[in-house]
Amino acid sequence: MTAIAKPMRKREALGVRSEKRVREILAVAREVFAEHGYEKSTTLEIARRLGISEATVFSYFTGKRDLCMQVIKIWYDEISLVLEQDVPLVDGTRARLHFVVHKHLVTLMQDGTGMCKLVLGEGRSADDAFAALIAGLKRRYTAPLMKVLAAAQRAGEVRQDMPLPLLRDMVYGSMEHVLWDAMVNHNPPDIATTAAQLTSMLWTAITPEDPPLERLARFHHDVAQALLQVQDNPAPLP
Amino acid sequence: MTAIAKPMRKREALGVRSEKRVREILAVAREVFAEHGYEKSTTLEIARRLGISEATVFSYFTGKRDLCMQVIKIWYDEISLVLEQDVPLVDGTRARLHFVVHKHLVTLMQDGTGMCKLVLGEGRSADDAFAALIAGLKRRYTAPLMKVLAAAQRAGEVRQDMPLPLLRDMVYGSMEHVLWDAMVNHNPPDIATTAAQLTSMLWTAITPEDPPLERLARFHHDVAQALLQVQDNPAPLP
Amino acid sequence: MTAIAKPMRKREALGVRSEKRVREILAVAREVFAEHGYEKSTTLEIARRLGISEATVFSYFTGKRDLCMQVIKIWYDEISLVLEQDVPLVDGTRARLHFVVHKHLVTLMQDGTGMCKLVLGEGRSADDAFAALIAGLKRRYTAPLMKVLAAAQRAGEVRQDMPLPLLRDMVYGSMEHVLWDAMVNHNPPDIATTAAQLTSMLWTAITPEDPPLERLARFHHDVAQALLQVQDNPAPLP
Amino acid sequence: MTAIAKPMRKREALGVRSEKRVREILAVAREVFAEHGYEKSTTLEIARRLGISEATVFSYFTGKRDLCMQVIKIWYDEISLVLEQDVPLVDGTRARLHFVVHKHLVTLMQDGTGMCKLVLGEGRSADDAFAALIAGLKRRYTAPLMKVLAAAQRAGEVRQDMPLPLLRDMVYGSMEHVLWDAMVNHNPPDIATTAAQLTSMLWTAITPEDPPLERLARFHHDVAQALLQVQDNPAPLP
DNA sequence: AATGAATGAGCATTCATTCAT
DNA sequence: CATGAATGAATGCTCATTCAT
Repeated sequence: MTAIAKPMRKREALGVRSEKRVREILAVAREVFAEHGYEKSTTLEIARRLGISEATVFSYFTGKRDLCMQVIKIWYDEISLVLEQDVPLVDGTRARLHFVVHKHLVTLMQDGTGMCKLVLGEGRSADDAFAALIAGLKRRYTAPLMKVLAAAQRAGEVRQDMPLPLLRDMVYGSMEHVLWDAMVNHNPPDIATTAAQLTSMLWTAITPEDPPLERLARFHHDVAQALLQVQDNPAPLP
Repeated sequence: MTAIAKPMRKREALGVRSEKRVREILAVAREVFAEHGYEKSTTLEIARRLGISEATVFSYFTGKRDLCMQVIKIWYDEISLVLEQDVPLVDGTRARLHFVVHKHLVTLMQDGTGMCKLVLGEGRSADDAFAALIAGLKRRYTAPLMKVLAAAQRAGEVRQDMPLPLLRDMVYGSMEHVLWDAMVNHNPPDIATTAAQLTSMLWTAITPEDPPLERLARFHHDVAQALLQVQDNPAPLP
Repeated sequence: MTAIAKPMRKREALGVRSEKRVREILAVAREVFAEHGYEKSTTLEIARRLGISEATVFSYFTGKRDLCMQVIKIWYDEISLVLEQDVPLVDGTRARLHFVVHKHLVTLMQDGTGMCKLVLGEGRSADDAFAALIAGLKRRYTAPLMKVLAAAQRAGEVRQDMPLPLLRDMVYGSMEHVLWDAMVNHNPPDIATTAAQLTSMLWTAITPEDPPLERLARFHHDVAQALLQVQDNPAPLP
Repeated sequence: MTAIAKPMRKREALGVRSEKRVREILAVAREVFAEHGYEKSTTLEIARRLGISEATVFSYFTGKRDLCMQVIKIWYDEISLVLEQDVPLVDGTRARLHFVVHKHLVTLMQDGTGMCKLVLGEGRSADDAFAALIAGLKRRYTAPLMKVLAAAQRAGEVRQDMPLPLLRDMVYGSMEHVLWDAMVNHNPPDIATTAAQLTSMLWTAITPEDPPLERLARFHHDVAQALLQVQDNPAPLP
């Protein structure tokens, strides 16, 4: 996927056992990379923890970088999937924003600075390919919220005079800083409170500062629409 | 402050010539570190670009780490100083926020991704001492805005229900993301516009909401929620 | 015992092939260290002589110091073992002393100044751990003779008014000087003769003097002194 | 004296001031070499302690090795001179032996392992020139005792069946071991006692094991000679 | 499928020594 | 006479990666 095809005696047809191996390696690699960061992690340590040889690791992955990329990719895929599934279950734009913010903080905080440090830190890698990959993963991860915001924007519920990416940067940038601060200061904040506060401010920020009149007008419209729907599908009378 | 006293073959009383050398080395080191990040930069490359030997570099600095720290420190000192001097010249809290935002974007953008990448990336270093140093420098750098916000908060001009650090994280986190996006996508935004937009949203976010309006909004939200539920599960009328 | 457990990329379960490699490296390292001494020997030279890379050497030994320690340890173990086995086969205290002296001279002389220089020279290393290790090895090496002397001392066959360590120092110190002289002057003495002569003198030295003779000697000495004084300062006769 | 002439801008005609400088440098160099040994000492440290630049040191000495050689040479010259002057003041072969032994132990012990470690350790240097120089200095240093022993040997007071160098090796070798033990174990022995014990054993060792008759014959001869002298120079009668 | 063994390419750091000024 | 400044040449050590078996 990422690795350039290169003449190696690598996995061709992955058998069942192989897939298990791959997963084992990825699991341990995640641990190691999370503990030390990319540069300071060694393939030796990963192999040792697995009780296998370095060579075996290299027969499943193109190299250290490949391995780390996969680790990050899988992690992002996991949390992206969760978001994709759960966000639609939440109702209302503001509630969805709050859900995403809360979930993000919980997720990045819960593994004890491990993946957080790796993803936040190594996402800033000097390696362009690396950074680009992570950027792609991030795009998927942020997509659920982006869709919500886009829709809300079209509906006028969110300011239309702001580019969507800027909204995203504000949401995720704020959180990244909060997380990094917590990490550096070894002072984890109360997540629920922080999530509520952040959501409150972010919502205010991205919400149109429309004059009372406009707001009331939209309110009127909403209620009217609702009434129409109720009329079209009259509830059965007893 | 930075250099730990250690038996080094170093200049102590810096002559005029020496100071020039120090500046030369720092300048080139800034370039190199900016290009490759700390880990991938080599003392050899720095020396080569200067046309001097590695030994000379080591005679002016304790080591690679020391050199990089100095580079970052000087850069932060420069931009911190500017901010400390200029922010008071601007009138009004909102104007000051805009000034800081604009200045930050301009500064980090202008050096062609260099220091930006280094500072943003290496601030996330696995090395705790490193990270701690940068954290300290960042504190000074963000202090001017923090003072402004703190005063505004006391004056009731800024929301008092939000911790100051959270405000800071939102301001600088948003910008960091904007910058990083621009960097990764090689797609520099229009700075003036972005600054204006960010300031607009941030200001709204950190500013107290007009109480009646806020209450109205909450009412609106509640009704909307209720309507949604009605639509999905039309309740039997009594 | 020697190698400190440390995250090294090392062989753990030594295969047959590996053991051979280890022995090869130790053999060459012995040569190199013997030729140049510890400080001036380089891991590169050792690797080059073996036709392998430095990295390979480092994959079998923790480092230069470890390698050298092993070399010295093995050498001492070899000659200690021989002594431990052979000394009991010799009968009589004097014969045993002679055996040890002779063996020591032969052993240290035969390898063409190599290990002799290394062990004698590097035992004087500035590195305390190094010196301590060698001191320990020396203790084992000198133990067989020490046991013999201790027993003889208890039996009254050897002077009881002298501390055992002093006896040891006299025995081995004498030989060390003899060897070093031979080394520096490139003038190897006849070992058999030297061994006999040394043994003769040492035996006399550590053996109790015949009491009456000793008393006589002291009387002689006193009179001689008195006479000398009389000659220098002829006293007026009463 | 030792250094090969080489095109350098070095001392040509030593002025008075220069000689002082030379002495200062030598004094400090002695300290440094004594503290760390040759290899671990640096020209930088020597210069720093003097408050002068390394370059200045190099303008007075050919190099580090030269400097160290001079230090050792001077040290040996000092103690050699003392011995040359004092030994003749002591009367009797045994007393002289005791004097030399005692003096040697005191001298090497008193400077707190410094020069002792340097001379004993670096005398074993892998550098042949170095070792040869020290061998030469040692020869001068041991000469006084050698003369005494040679004379005693000619007089039959010392065993004539032993080569002189072997006697020397036994005397100085024993002491060297005693000293080195003390050094390594940080356990300085009582010097007076050790000197007495060593002298006792050494004297026994190098003294002919002549039968009582021979000894008595010599005693008779001695007394007769003394009487003759007294008769030739009759003391003035009152 | 797994790995034991080997290594090429670095890399930060040290230090004696030189020389123009 | 002194030295500030510079450096060439090492040096021990690490690690991702390869490949024959």
